[in-house]
Amino acid sequence: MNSLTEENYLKAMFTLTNEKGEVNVNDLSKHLNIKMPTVTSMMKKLAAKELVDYQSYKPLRLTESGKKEAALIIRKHRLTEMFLVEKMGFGWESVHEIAEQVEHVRSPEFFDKMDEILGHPKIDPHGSPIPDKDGNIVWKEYLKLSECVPDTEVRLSAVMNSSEDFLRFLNSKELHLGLTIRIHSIEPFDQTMIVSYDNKMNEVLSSKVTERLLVEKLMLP
Amino acid sequence: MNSLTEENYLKAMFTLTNEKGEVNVNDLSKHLNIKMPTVTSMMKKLAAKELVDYQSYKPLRLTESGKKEAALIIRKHRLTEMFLVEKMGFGWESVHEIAEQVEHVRSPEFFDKMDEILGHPKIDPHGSPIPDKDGNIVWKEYLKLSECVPDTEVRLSAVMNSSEDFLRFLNSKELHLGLTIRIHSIEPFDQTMIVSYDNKMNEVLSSKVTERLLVEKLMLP
DNA sequence: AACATTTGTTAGATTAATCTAACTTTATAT
DNA sequence: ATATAAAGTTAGATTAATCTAACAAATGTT
Ligand SMILES: [Mn+2]
Ligand SMILES: [Mn+2]
Ligand SMILES: [Mn+2]
Ligand SMILES: [Mn+2]
Repeated sequence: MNSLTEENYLKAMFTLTNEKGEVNVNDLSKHLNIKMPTVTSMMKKLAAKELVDYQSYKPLRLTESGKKEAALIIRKHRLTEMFLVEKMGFGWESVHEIAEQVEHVRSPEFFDKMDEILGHPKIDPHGSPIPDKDGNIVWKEYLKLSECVPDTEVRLSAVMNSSEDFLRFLNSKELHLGLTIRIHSIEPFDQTMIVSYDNKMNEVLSSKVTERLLVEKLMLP
Repeated sequence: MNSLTEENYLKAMFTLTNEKGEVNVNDLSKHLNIKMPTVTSMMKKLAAKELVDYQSYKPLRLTESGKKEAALIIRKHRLTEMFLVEKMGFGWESVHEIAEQVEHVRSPEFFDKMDEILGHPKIDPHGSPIPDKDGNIVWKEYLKLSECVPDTEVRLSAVMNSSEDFLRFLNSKELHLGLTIRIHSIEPFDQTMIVSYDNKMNEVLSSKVTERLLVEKLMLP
């Protein structure tokens, strides 16, 4: 059995690998707020458990078994977030911290029950995919809103960063998942975007924001 | 802030004190499955935090502040058990282990939400009182079924032991909280009781069982 | 009272997870 | 190519939580 600490390392490795192709000791150190020597020694420990491939000075890699462990923790995290939002009435901005703790509960039945009550959801409240019980994830191809061109319509499908501040900002702009966004123009100087959605006409979104919103192109009729 | 480990000691002290009037190092050691020297050193640590009054060779005592901390953890435990049973469909026999873990989640909002969704319940699925947000508990005066006399009726109000095995046994006998039980006779040799309830006529309950069932006398009309 | 048992403490070791300081390797910039 | 900076490792210390062994105090039994 892996400790809570080990679980957090595995999860961080999984996430960082998917964000930037590979993980290094330094990335993990920054992400987890833990000094590099500590990370190195944990990597050796996880290597001994065959959850990580570790070679000095080389990028870190999860083994297949490590990937699966990580995905299953992420499954618990995301099911929890979904349960908190859908069944307990929390806002999407406040569930991450709670899920960060609940994800370590050891009780398959607990998470199976959530899954069942939620009707086996495929995505979490932030649009991220929920791994299945074997740890498999279906990755959807999304675009960043910042990569889209004027005079197109897109559907807001996921957010890239689920920090409380960012999500509160989105709330204040009434930007929520599922929304159809029409792109009017992009300021060449700073990539600020003018968009419309719902009853919001000509809203201005900075690149800080458009780079964190994941969208799908809509077929125009 | 107290660690998960410290929280478990506080909770155990609170429970054992209420069960047998006082707690000793030895009781805690057995209850928590931790050797006595470890308990002694933890008591010194909790004494330094003013959660415990510790004097060598004397019975252990929680300070007021220690009692409150303990009661608040028990509040989280019991709200969790109630939520699992009432809102997630678990049986009362399977919630204790999960609650044992969830009780350590640090998020007042999480437990406030449970409390609200449950409508501010006063008792948990095993009939134990749920402390309020200030850590106050309303103790009800119950009798053990074993203390009752023939030809009376009682209401089953709580169980004294919530081990999975015992609760499964009660399930198999269709003994659940709220039930009205009529006592027919008691075998003088071994205190075995003959009782009726629901559509069960003349069920035999051993003293092992009747000592673990808490009841209220019913006024006969 | 004397002896035995149970309970509790002290001392010292162990393991997990962390740190700092010093050193080494790899990458980057002139 | 050399120097500088960044990334990574090693060694050794620290803290929390646990243990065993040895000893001491309190309790119980003849
Ligand atoms: Mn999250
Ligand atoms: Mn976590
Ligand atoms: Mn319980
Ligand atoms: Mn616990």
